[in-house]
Amino acid sequence: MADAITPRQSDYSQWYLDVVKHAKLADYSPVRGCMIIRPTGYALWENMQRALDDMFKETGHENVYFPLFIPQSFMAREAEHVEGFAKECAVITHSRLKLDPELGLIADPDSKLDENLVVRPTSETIMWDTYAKWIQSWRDLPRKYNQWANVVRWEMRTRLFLRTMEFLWQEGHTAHATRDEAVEETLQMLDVYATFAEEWMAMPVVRGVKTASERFAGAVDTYCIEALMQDGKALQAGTSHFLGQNFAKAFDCQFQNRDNELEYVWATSWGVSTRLIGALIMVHSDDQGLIIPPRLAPTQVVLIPIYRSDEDRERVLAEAATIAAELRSAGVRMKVDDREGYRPGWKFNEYEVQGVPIRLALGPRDVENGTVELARRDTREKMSVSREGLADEIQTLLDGIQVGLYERALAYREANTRIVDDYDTFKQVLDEEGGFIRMHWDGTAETEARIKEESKATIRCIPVEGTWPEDEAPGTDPVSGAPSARRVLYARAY
RNA sequence: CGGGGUGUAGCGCAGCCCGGUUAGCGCAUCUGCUUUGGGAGCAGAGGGUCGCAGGUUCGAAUCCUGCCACCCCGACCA
Repeated sequence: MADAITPRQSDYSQWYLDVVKHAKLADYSPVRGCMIIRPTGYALWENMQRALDDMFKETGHENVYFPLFIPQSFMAREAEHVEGFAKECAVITHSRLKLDPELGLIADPDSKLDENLVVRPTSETIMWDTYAKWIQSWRDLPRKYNQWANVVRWEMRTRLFLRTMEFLWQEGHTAHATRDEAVEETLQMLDVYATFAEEWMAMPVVRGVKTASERFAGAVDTYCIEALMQDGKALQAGTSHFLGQNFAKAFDCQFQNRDNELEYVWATSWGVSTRLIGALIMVHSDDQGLIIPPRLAPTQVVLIPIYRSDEDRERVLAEAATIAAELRSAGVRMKVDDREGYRPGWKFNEYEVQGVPIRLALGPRDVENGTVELARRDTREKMSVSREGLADEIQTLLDGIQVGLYERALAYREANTRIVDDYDTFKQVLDEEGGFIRMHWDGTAETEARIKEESKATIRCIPVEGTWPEDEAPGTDPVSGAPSARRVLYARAY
């Protein structure tokens, strides 16, 4: 028996790290806080990218690529932006190394840059500097660009996928002629993210807007999708910002409108990152390892041949190839694991840990009977099914698993979302069960800060209209006793 | 940056307190044979600057000094 995965109940964060490690998603790197994404993890990211990229294209966006390096002075242009990011920027000061007889290899003092470069923590500044050149007239608008890139934020404390110093993401940066159009874009992209989370990741999310203190540095409004993890903590899974004219003003990006007036351009930015992989793990997986929703699974079905004699081997592998061809032509991502040197039991375990949704086992007995053994990862049920109509059955089952995972996660979230009306219960719920708490808030940063200080819970968001209509009625903030316009969503978060 | 802890084979650890020949164990790896319907068994093999640098000593993984790295808790975290 190889080393086991720590059960969720005994140590959730160790469980998470064990799943990442055992499922071979990622590894630690020689550099603190950075990670190596392994083939399985990267294939998962590629599937996410593909689905998201299609949705971006469908909503009229084009991909671009801007440089990794940003002139340091750009960071200073937007006051709030620099304040938010200054503490976590990697700065490039030299361009050469030099072998010093005493000190060894050092940055060559003679190669000091005239102006430092910052490794992008996000690209608003460099993009808006360029947009200012591209946009002169209302005819140049809108510009709806996205880029797939890596960014660096010098975090103090990191965790694989959830917070790493370098991570992969996409960042959309759009430019609009009117405020309304930019706000509409912001909300549209929030919607795209929510749809992706729910339909592809099978992860229910709450859409909402951040309070002023949780807002993106430089934004007018930050919208987000918030998901609930199995340990009762919330995770921000994506953000969409309405930037107003802040960056346009900072980079002097004006256009002439139809009335022949000079006006600043309206902006949005929005992003999701490899953090989504962390969310995916924490929402669905169990003590046996990873569970991947079928729509995102790099391998949806794995077939494991079983045989003793060479003669059996030939028959079983021939049948396996036929099944594989059938399933592939039906559009199923299918793999036959015919590796020698690993026993079937070992392979069963391997794919269970790696979260492949459906496992088939095919032995001489099955070939004889025209059957195949089918095991589903989500419920761990095993059954013998007929070869007849297998492709149809598997497609139906994959769809069923996708829906089932969503429903399971939604049921968990609903069971762990509570309406609370007094502060003692609030703290008690957080300590004992966690989860989302819907409670009144007086709208002040003081109360928000006090609650954060005392309970470590933050306002995850003010949910968008219609999320919980009954929460939109006025009431009283139980902490300050002041009037409240509506309930907001609290939780402890990652 | 504050508090605590750990550095010994790819991974996980024992040995250190109380110095003493070729530094052990489990997993993993390699070879052979037997196996193969839920993480195989037996036999054999390979793999080590004991974090780094000094010091004490006839002799240091073990004692002393300094340094470094990593982990956990806190601070921090669009």
